[in-house]
Amino acid sequence: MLFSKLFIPTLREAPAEAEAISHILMLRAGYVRQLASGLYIYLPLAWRVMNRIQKIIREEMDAIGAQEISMPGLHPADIWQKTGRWSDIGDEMFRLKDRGGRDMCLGMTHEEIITWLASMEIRSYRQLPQMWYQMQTKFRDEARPKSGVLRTREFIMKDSYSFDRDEEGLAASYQKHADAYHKIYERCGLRFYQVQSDPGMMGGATAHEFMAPSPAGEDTMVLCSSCGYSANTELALSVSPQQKLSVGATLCGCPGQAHSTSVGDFEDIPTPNRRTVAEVSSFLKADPSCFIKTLLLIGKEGPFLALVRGDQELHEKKLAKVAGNFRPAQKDEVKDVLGVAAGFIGPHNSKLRKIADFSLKEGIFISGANKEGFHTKGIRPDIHFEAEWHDIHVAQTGDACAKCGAEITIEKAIEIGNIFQLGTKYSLPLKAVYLDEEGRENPVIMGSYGIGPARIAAAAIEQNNDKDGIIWPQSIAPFDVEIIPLDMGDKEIEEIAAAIYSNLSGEGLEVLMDDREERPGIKFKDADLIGIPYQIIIGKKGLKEGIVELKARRTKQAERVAPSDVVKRIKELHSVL
RNA sequence: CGGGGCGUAGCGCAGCCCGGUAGCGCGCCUGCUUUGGGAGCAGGAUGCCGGAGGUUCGAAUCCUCUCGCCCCGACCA
Repeated sequence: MLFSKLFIPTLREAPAEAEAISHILMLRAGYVRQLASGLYIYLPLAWRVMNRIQKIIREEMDAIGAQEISMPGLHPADIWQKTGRWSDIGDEMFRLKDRGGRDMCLGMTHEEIITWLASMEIRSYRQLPQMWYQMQTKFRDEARPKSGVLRTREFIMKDSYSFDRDEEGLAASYQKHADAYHKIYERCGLRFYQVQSDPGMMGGATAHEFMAPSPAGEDTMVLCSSCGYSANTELALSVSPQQKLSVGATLCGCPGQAHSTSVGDFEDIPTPNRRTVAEVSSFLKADPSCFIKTLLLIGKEGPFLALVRGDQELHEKKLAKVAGNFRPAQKDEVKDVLGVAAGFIGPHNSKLRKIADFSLKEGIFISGANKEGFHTKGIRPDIHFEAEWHDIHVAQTGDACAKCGAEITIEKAIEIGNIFQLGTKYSLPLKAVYLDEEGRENPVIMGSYGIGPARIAAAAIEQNNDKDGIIWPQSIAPFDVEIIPLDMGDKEIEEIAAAIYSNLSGEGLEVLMDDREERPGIKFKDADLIGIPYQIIIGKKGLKEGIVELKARRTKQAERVAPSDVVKRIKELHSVL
């Protein structure tokens, strides 16, 4: 393909609205343009990348026996009403009415539609299992679209659905998808992890996400390099390190400290105007891990206390699983319920229900005295307060793995795929049932599996770039090779460029030739920006010595190769990958 | 939805505080010279200063409202 005939509007400077690296580079290198918040136009280069990614996905889906179909993006409301999601989902669903006044919505996902199809067509166990997938546009009225193509309001998704007669079948379909996803991401050249995730509103018990580590990611994952435990922080368990004793730690007096018995005594100490853990901690010269952070929350059955250690953050989702839905108490509610201002509340001498993090089970602590201007030291669990013990903190760096005890690492990541075991959440309300050998009616057991091709592209850029631009993994680059003839007026250069171009194309490679009448500097800069893995540079200097240069975009290393050997050499490099 | 920031030429920005005929760099057009990492010289074009209303003799600048975009948080089936 000729550069001069392709629309590649590169930008010398990054548009002000872009922040994420992938966003900046996609704009600068002429891959995308923004129509409105969360809505992007994919220009020729980006669309080629998307097509390559989708091709890889299709090949791997087909390989596990999934069948491609296509469902509408516009849905009637009544199916969504049957599963309850019409009302469960809020503003994130685009809703509209057709001319007849019927409620409709733009599909955010297709569980309802595919289950409707299964309910109409599947009768017998003989028809199971089935795996159906599609590449379809999804619409979600995101509260905050961000980071370019990473979080948009309209996006293409490969979504597949499995239908099995029982849980064993589901487990097999689920595993097939997990395996296929591994192959897809490997082929796309991404670094990634499979982590446990929260099924959330999707329903079902088991779910995993595929995560591409990147600082631009919105998710945080917990990884244990020792036992392999990996989970999204939205549910990851961890064990906080032991209480830290420093100079001032004598005040909380952990067991084992020489002077702990005397100074660890239960006693109120004045802490005027110090409310937060940070304030009291520096005032008393005691490590934050010596404190109990006491939070007043209002649950369905009234107010209760949540206790985490001073160096921890409360994990609201974990707590909600134990305590049901709750909300934080307002300032005046704290006064009303406890008779003291927030900042001075503690778990001892309080009759409220208490849910405490495991880390507070051992040690001696400082907490609010339930008395304005005072904190209490020497608080011992089970002696000075009783609580229900759970893991209700957010896992953080320095914590130990809940499975094996090794130190965990915490990493930001882009969610590039997810898989859910749905069970009967959709088949029951939509009556997708089959008859077994005995003629009994059973609900179909379902799974749901998604991949966002645009996120794969963005993650690939986030993981592969340098100061000059994108460095595409070979498999998903818009082209395999870019030919850069430095002087389009020169006959010899043009002829050799044309010959190499046709030979490479003849080998089935996708080739971009920068045939523009531009200065060398501009061609080099654009080539690096666009990020095609190999550049063949043809200039007078080299030809005088009988060579052209073959440069790898990633390393910037140039090999001097005879024009007649270039095609062979490129093929060698390709076969390695 | 809460907090913050920004809308001035195609892109990046200055001007706004302190009102007085809108500027810089890059890009674009023409010509000549150049041609291995975003060329040089000369000439040229380009603005509803996001929109509406108000204050004023006069508004990019001050006030009110509104729309859009970005960032942090909440949310994210």
